[in-house]
Amino acid sequence: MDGLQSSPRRAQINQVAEQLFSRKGYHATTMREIARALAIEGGSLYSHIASKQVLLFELVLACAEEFRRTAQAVIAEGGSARDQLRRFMRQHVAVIAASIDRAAVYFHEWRHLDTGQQAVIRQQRDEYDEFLRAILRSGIASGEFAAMDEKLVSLQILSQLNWSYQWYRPEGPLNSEDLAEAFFEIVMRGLEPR
Amino acid sequence: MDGLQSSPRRAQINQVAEQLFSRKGYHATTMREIARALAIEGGSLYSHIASKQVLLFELVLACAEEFRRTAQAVIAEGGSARDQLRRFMRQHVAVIAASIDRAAVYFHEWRHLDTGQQAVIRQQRDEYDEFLRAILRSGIASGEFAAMDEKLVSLQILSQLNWSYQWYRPEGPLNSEDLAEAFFEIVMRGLEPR
DNA sequence: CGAACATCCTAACGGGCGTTAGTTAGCAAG
DNA sequence: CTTGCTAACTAACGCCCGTTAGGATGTTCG
Repeated sequence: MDGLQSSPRRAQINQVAEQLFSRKGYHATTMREIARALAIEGGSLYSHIASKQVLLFELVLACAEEFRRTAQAVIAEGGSARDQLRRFMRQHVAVIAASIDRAAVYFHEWRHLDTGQQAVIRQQRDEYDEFLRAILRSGIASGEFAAMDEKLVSLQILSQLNWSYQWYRPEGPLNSEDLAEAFFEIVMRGLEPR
Repeated sequence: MDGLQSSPRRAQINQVAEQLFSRKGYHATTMREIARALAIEGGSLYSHIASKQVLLFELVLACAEEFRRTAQAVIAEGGSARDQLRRFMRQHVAVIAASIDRAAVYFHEWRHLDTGQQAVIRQQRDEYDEFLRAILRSGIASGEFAAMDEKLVSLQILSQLNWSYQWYRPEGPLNSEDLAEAFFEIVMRGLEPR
């Protein structure tokens, strides 16, 4: 929740909004509900936020930046393509696991942003995707991964990582590192040259 | 769209609702919008449907039944576990590809159903998941697949299949059979015993 | 102490929604 | 021609929403 925590009350608003947006959807969540969860009145929220829409945008943006930050760190740290892929997947699952609600808002509620805001998010997503593709390409070039359609494989990997917010629960029996590792194993077996 | 097409107008309503629910979300779609897309008035929709909620429920249910029907056919047809898995994945992608909008509503908008309706859908989903798990188990038993946590692997497979509605476009360069085949190849390589 | 500021309350604005009930118009059948 | 039915229109109900502007309250600082 970096960069969003300008005050304790603002942090609370973000937290509650994230939960409610995730569970009920952006449009089905009212400002009065968010306020009620904080034991204040709906009109009071506007002391802290510009609008409902801006609130959503900032939540989505914060998550996008978290994904980017972690991917950048993976790339910056270098290592073999296999290692980078493992770390990339680990980080990805970790971001989701840190807050399932945030992930849900990021993956789905962003669609309710206006056109300009959506374009910003789309660009961030594309940049993030490009990190993975770069890893796959370098693995192919180094011979660590079999030749493949790296665009499609990156979509496949991201698909399984992204959808996990729908069923994975960090408080369950499986910790996020083991989950990522399990995913990585199968993916890696599929990618290894033969 | 089986079982839902009681009249031409009803079919149109379903089609438009599906599109709008998919693109804007259930709550952000108004009955007046659905009506407007059909060049009638909002109040007129109630000659054909009981309520907005029931409309959503029936759309989601129709898709759930389509998934189930195709999975049942795969199992009924038998064959090796490998073949069944391939066909299962093919059918899954085919159902999504048949209507991305329907898939989006099924995978996400179902959350806006009431508690009782959700329970119905959840049960259908669980039954569907069980089809895949049964295939994986039989593959393990027959030695076609390596031993594994079949629950987790089924979630992994379903994750990549399910998320595809977010990026796959049937009118694009890749047809749904080739997509399913590409997914199957990597999955299978990961599942094969070593 | 008084002023400034932050935060909250509150009433209300302007607008909108899902749905209902009564009416109307067109069509088909007797 | 008359009657019955279907499907649409329409006005309105009952309720709700995001947001604003003015006021009230508590805290901090000079």
